[in-house]
Amino acid sequence: MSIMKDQDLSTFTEALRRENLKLTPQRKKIFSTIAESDEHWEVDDLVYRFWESEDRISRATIYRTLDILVDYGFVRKVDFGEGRSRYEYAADKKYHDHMICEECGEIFEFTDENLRKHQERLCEIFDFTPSKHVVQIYGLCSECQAEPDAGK
Amino acid sequence: MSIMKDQDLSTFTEALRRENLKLTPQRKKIFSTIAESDEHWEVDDLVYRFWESEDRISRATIYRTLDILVDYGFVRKVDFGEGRSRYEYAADKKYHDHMICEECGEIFEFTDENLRKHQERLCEIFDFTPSKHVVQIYGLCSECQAEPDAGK
DNA sequence: ATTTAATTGAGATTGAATCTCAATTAATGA
DNA sequence: TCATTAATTGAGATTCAATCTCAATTAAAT
Repeated sequence: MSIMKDQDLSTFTEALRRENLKLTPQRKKIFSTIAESDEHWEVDDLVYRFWESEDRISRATIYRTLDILVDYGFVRKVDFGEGRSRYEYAADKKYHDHMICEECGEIFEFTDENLRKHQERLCEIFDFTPSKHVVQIYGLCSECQAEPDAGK
Repeated sequence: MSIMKDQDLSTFTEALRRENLKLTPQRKKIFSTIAESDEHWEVDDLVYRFWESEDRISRATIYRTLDILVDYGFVRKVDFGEGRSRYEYAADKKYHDHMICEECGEIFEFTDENLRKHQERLCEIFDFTPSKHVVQIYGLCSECQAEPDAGK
């Protein structure tokens, strides 16, 4: 677990060096915070966490660092149509898709090999080279169906 | 074709009446423009089209009318991660998914029944009641693969 | 220790989308 | 046809996420 993170951090460090980018305290802190974070956090989650700690990090730097991490594949940017982006730590996770409950906001992850293969096949048919797939199912989760109208 | 549109417009009119909303010239114009529009337009496409014509329609009104049309199911709102929404006329279209070329921006539509059924099955397994599915494949279209680096 | 190019942060800026509110107007019924 | 009323419009202000600017700072390499 902690070994895992150290490995990841050194992978990050190497990646930075490879591109002539510097390993700053801010980048280090952002990286390690992300590696410990829960799923699907947004930028403000980071901002406020740093705000509480002794040394704060500006939004600009956070955004810039996230861009790098997304480029390097450490982090995945996800968009659930909320008008802002969410992110997830990608390094220790297989690819997955999302079900989003429109009532409680809960996000469920699922993986389905057939779904994946279907998409690959479609890409072949269309002669399309995929770089990224998005599969999202919006609706009501099991709990919220049962409830008698929590929202409205 | 023109008959089709008249039907749609009267469906719209009825829907408005049902909710005590008024059929204004603006709404009528927005509706008919949309019914003739190409795929996947954005708000500014409408704004500029109206701007050129004698009677312009404010952004606020356009946004408000689009909300109504989306609610009523005449229009579908789609998000391709560009930082703004696109829309498509839904009335005369079966559901479909999208492939988005990251090079030329072209959007391809496809439908795959198996893909759809797979998702339904997953929803059953998770006891999830879906209201909306999003399947998007980002990548390079056939043409852009062939080209020797048009973008960068 | 010096040099240099990358980085940071504060604040300004952009751009989409929403909100406010006074003036206008569609729809209803007399 | 006209008056009444509640819905609608538009101009501009506002919000909010995200990006940009630029002077001051700092990591890294010699």
